[in-house]
Amino acid sequence: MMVEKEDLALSLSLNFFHKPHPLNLISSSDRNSHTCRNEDGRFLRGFDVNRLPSTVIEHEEEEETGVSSPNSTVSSVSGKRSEREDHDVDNRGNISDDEDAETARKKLRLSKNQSAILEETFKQHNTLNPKQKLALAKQLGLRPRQVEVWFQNRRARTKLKQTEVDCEVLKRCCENLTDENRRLHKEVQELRALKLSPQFYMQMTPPTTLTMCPSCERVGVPSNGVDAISQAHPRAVHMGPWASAAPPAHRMFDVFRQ
DNA sequence: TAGATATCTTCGTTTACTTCA
DNA sequence: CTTGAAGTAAACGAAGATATC
Repeated sequence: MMVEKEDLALSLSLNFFHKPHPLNLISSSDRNSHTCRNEDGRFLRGFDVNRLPSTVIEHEEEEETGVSSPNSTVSSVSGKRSEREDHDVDNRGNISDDEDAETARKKLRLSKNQSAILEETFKQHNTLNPKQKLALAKQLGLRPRQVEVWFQNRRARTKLKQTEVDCEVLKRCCENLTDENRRLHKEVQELRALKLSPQFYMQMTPPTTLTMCPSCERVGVPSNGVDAISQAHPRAVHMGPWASAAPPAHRMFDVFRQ
């Protein structure tokens, strides 16, 4: 659904100039203008990672002309980082000749091609180092900040999706355990009913020797003569074959109480 | 070594935009 | 055709972690 929508993303030629936000006169982007990290995470001086490379001037919108949204000729306005580095530069890296006085935040819609490339890159690595970010931004004709934000949102979407999957798995697991618990509970009731039938009881030979620990009320089945409960609990007492092997019902369902 | 600075990330939220009834 | 609700994606801001100077 989301992917389909992304595939339908329209090509836009948006302007990215704007006025500085009054509340963000000193922005994090100002820091970006002075330093950035190299691949090793070390800082490089005198390079603005959010300043679109001057080489990103050529247009590439021809691929999607004709599908632009009627609302697409808007400008990106707000944002700490973008307030400076985006000045007079649109999302294709073109110098804008239109000084928009609007202060409202406007959003662009990434083109189909841009989304596809971003997705492809995300498949390879879901985080980008500064060098990769710059290269990708240059390739797409976007600001590095846009690429960065896209990856942040993409990681968030991935995580959300994974959470939903995990939730579904746990839900199914819970349902299975509930069914199993119900089945065992029923089996215990049937066994207890048999215990109350003396004739049947006397004819039966114990299928096994059960050991119950008085402290934890667990029943263990011995193997090779020594069962685990006897070892762990010296006070464990041997029970008759029809002793209650299952914990009390109220305990059995404790697991599922929330 | 401690503090300042810069950048990254995640998380939660806001907002522009799209879709659909 | 218009409109409003709901959904989605781009963008923002805060906070924490980390690295460098």
